Amino acid sequence: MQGTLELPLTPAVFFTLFALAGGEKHGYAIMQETRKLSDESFRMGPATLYTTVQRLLDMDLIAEVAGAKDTDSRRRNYRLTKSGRALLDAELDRVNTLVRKAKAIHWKPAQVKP
Amino acid sequence: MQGTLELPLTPAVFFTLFALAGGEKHGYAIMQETRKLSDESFRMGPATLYTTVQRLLDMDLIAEVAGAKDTDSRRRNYRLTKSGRALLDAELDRVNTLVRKAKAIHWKPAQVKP
DNA sequence: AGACATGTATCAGTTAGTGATATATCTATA
DNA sequence: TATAGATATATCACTAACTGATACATGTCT
Repeated sequence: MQGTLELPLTPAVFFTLFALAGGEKHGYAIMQETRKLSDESFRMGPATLYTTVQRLLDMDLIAEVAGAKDTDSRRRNYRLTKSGRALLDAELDRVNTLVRKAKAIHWKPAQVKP
Repeated sequence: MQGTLELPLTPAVFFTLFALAGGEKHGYAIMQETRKLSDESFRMGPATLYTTVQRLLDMDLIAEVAGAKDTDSRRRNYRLTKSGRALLDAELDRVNTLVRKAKAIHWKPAQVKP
């Protein structure tokens, strides 16, 4: 293990953890799930994905699933660790709080001119 | 004007727009409001703040308030533009959707081991 | 006047993400 | 069984954005 992550999480880290929250996946499936979760708006290329995965492994936020009896020998499957799950929860909490604060703002349309 | 921003917004951009949603502010006040809005967890230094402000000005997402009759002559006051407001709304929508999706996930605690 | 907070500005350095490309393996089908 | 195309992982050189540090001017308080 090395280093820790602070909130807010970067999009690549957030979506990687988020994708794995639904169950263990291999790298390529994380990419696809991320696209789907973001309604096609956030697309991770291989470079971002695999460097992010490596970083999350180093920090014990995700772990490789050992006995992954898969048809495709290339696949390396990953899952959230307990601390990865906790970090994702914290981030979701954080943004949820922000959304609630935003809804509470008394917008001042008069001030917004052009 | 030059360039546009895509979602997700970076934290610095998001909080700057968010801080101004509550009413026009000068740079230093944006810093303070950002700390408050993030419950002290996100702190922008001057370098991040002023480069972000300059970038948002260039993109017409915020604008300087001209006749800002202020006691402190150093202060430059900023407000959201219409497109800045629209961008903030879009980002809030985006994260709100993610939070809702997260709540809908069927967590699988058995899979989360160490 | 002096001390300290407020406010703006900029530099050099770091980190994370990106586009492009490479390469291997699997699947379908002709 | 060849071969086309999708799947899957990996890495390089480059860029954008953020950061810590520092500088310096202006304001307020006593």
